Amino acid sequence: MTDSPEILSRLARYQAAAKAAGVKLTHQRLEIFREVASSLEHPDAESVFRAVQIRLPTVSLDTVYRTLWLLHDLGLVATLGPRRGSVRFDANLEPHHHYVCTRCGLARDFTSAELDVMRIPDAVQTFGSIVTTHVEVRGVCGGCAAKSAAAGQPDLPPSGQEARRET
Amino acid sequence: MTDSPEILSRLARYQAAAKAAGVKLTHQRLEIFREVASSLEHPDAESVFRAVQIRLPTVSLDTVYRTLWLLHDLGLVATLGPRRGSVRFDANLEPHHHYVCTRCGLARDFTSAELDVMRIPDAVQTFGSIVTTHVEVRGVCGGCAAKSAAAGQPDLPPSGQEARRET
DNA sequence: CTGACTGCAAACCCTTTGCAGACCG
DNA sequence: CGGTCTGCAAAGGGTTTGCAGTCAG
Repeated sequence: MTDSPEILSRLARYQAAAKAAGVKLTHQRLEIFREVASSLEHPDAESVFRAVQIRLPTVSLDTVYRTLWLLHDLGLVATLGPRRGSVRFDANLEPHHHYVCTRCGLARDFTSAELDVMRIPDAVQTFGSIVTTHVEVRGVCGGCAAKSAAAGQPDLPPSGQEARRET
Repeated sequence: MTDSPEILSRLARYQAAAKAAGVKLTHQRLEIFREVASSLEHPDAESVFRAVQIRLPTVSLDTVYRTLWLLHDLGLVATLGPRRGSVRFDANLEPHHHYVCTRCGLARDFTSAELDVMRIPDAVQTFGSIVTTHVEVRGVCGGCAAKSAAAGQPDLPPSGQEARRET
């Protein structure tokens, strides 16, 4: 997962923007940029941290947070999820949609010309301005399904008061 | 924001399901049920807590959390957002879509027959099973727009390293 | 060289859990 | 009355911040 035209162009964009904004290109930032630019998943800070740690063992989680928000402030990545708690960062700024696993949180992009042009009811504009629109598909990913099959019972609505925690 | 046919029917459903599951209908639970059933927003635990506190000043935030997850475990509410951190609960189980304000987090439902039947690319199934599909529209709500107008500069990509935190 | 940046550690949420007393059924 | 449920308080996990030393430019 090192290079590809798209990833390289993202990386170049990050560096150019950082330079333009007058922020320093430290080793830590360069590695974090690379990691974010090359990730297909939408990693949270912890994931980026673990990945960067391999090449830069002394990097700290704080720096990863600071750098991710730096990219966000520069408009180079978008965020998924709610405003607080475990935010995930999305390096893909093109129109696209998301598949999310409700078990493990895996998130993948997909595109669809048909969905890109969907019409939003006029009534929505009474809520406020519309900036972005995307489809979110939820389900259980292949990996989790395999684990369920391996383990005991597989799925669905509980009735007692156990087994929660999987949004 | 007290009664309406739909809200009353939800409330009745919650009570019936709770009774069927053999859980006790305490004052706290009844108030929390009512609050969740009647909210148009998709409240997080804190919001439900504040609302319930008005009628039941001694209620604790823990109980709100426990009761919300109880409703979730009974299949009576869905959750929005990622699996950890500030989860929001959605009392509307019908197919619908969401408008979310990126400033304040306001979330509103909307429906659209057209969007309900959108076709998801086959490729998505390679990620895993598909359980739900909905559209998420993001923007800035009327209230926040008004505040911005009242204050100084209104919107968009920052360039320094300030002004973050608004996913 | 010098200001910006990093790592460390402590501070801060929000959420969950353990426990003893209170209440529903 | 008995088991469930609540409120309290403390623990837990993720994120942010203050500070002094370090490094890019």
